[in-house]
Amino acid sequence: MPLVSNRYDSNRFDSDVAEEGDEVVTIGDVAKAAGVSRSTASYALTGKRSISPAVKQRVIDAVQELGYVPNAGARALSTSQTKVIALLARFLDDEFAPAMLQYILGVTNGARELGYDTLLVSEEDGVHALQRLSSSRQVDGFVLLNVSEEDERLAVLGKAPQPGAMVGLPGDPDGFDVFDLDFVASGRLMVDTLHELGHRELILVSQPEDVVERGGAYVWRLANAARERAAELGVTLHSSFGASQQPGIGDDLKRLLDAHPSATGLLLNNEAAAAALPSVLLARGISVPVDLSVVGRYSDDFAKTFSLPFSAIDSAADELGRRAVRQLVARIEGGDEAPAPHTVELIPPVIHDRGSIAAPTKAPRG
Amino acid sequence: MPLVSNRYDSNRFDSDVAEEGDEVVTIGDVAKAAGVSRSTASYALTGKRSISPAVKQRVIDAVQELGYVPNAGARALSTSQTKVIALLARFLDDEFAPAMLQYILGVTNGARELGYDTLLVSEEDGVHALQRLSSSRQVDGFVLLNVSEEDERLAVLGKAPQPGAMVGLPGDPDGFDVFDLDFVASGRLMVDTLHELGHRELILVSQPEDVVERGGAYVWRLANAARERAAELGVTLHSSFGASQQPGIGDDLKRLLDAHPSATGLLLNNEAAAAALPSVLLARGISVPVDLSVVGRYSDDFAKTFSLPFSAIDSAADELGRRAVRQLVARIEGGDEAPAPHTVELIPPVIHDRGSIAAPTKAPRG
DNA sequence: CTGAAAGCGCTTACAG
DNA sequence: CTGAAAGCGCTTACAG
Repeated sequence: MPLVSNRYDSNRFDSDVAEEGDEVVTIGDVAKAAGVSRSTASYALTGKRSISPAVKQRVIDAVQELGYVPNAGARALSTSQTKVIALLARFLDDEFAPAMLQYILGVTNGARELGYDTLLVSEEDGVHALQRLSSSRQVDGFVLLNVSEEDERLAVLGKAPQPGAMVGLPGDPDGFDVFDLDFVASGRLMVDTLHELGHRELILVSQPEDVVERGGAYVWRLANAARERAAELGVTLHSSFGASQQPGIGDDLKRLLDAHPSATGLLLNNEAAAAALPSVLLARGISVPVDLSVVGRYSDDFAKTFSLPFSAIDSAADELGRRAVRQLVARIEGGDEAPAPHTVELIPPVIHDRGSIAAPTKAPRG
Repeated sequence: MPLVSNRYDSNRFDSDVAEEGDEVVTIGDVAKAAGVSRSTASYALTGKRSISPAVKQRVIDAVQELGYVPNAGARALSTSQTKVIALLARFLDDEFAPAMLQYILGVTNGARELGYDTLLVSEEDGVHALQRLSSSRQVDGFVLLNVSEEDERLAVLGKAPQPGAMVGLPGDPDGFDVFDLDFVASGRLMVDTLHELGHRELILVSQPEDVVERGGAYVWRLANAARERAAELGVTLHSSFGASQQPGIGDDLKRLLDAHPSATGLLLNNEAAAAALPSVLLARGISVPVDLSVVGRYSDDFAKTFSLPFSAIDSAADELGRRAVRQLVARIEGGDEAPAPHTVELIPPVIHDRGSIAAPTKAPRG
């Protein structure tokens, strides 16, 4: 069954007739139809002045009938508010791209719920994009994703008239609203959890070293915290980096498992490692949690999509994106008054149990 | 080392001083600095009228010095062009979300290269979003992703004054610019390729049945084409649907392999199946391509991320997104003249060889 | 080759 | 409670 097609044969000989949907209806038309002035129509719709019920109803009826929707550009020009935020994403070669989608959806959905649309910016040069969008007044604020230790975008953001919120803890968060998973607590939690069950030798697989060098501080924040905690508890921790893709990461895992045959616990701060692990375990004949306990750190959606059978700290991507955008909007709409002090919110880690953690068995695996 | 922080202690007692970056510089300021009228400044910048070199240079210098960037809302209001397109994505439970990211990036990057920004719309009600953005004149055009057989968004798009392009072939593409992988040719190619090598019994695993019922026509387009081709060639084809997530899809694969022990080729039109297959093969002790030839259909990026060792037809997500946006922009900027006839471009399938296809061995597996 | 003015479609002080 | 008018910052016919 054919859908509606947009041919206008009937108009062929009457080029003055506007095409369907092309009649631009303005607030002037609404005012005329309602028999009031444009300002009254405007006030009736924005509610910024009390309007008599009768008049207000006439305006609303006119809007319905004419299908009036305010012109976004005109409104932006006169109010200096675009109701659009920019989402500056970064897709780096050495990171696991699919994980980014959850942050993005958290932001776009969160923004929409608050009446904002989201401009997705994926261009390489984030600094340039920020400058362009800020000075053209194209957006009311910015959400920065994948913020690194010394993120060049922050200096620009600090000078911009629009506020910004970010996901990812920079070296100096002063003056910004920051949201991130508490990676220090996460490292501790991983070690604590396994230690309590009796594990005494663990392997930690982090993201690739390039991620750290590029400023992905969360990698070493988790790793250092895990190492310190392990030292306190007298637990041996083999800390290492792993590739961000197969087959590299698969080889890394095999090598690590072979190198430390007496390790009974595996900690993963590396999505690719989690995705690769099932095959590796199968190949090595290692069963979880009997031979090896595993605890990861990735989003629940990620786990669901790939049905990763490992207990993991939820990276709370959707939640972080949502919180960032909420704070941003609060700041946009609050003007200079509302959320005065900038916040740094580190979400406490929560392990989502998928049955991959248990007390170690005495017999060594392999 | 601390980054630049945005404290303004020096301004504390002088609240009238604008904060850095808050001085709004308009074209009037540029004109004044260059000693010309605002219209001349405008013409010098847009190039829509010839301006004497000397004057033009003065204007350009003034722009540089003052850091002038046109106000997007004002420009949109006077030109009726926003330089923004809307990208209507859809994330359905029964589809493989990570695969969507490639389409999205193809569109945003493609748009940016042409001078457009992209509004990412992920809200459930695509029809409503389309209406809202169209009638508020917030965007110049639409790119629809994940278009289904009878997509309700098309009727709305057909009446909108802005043009639209889509990725995904609808039942009636009349009046729209459509881009998609040629799934019919893909089904044929899969069968042909294996048949030529001597395979006579194949298994096809498609996306879940819900995807088809919801209007994901590409599923049956590929499946039907494969079936017909197989019939022509005298090849046995076991066509089936598979879950879109593990562990369901893993179980499906095991069941199918067990049910058809003499099948020597496996065709996958299901990303989750491809991701799950390595573990299943390992568990069953099946080696590729010795015991089984495998050919899939998914994006190269997807294959790279998960290092899937299977030859596959590239779904060309990035390419499709880019083409859609290019055509859209051509239509936006061409007005009523340029690309008059609407196009339906089906990209011919290309198998990216990863060594998982070979002539079948005589001995049955398992 | 350039300038003064109108207009895009809103909102919002200013008057009544 | 309502209206006439100014203004947001651009672009672009209209005059010269």
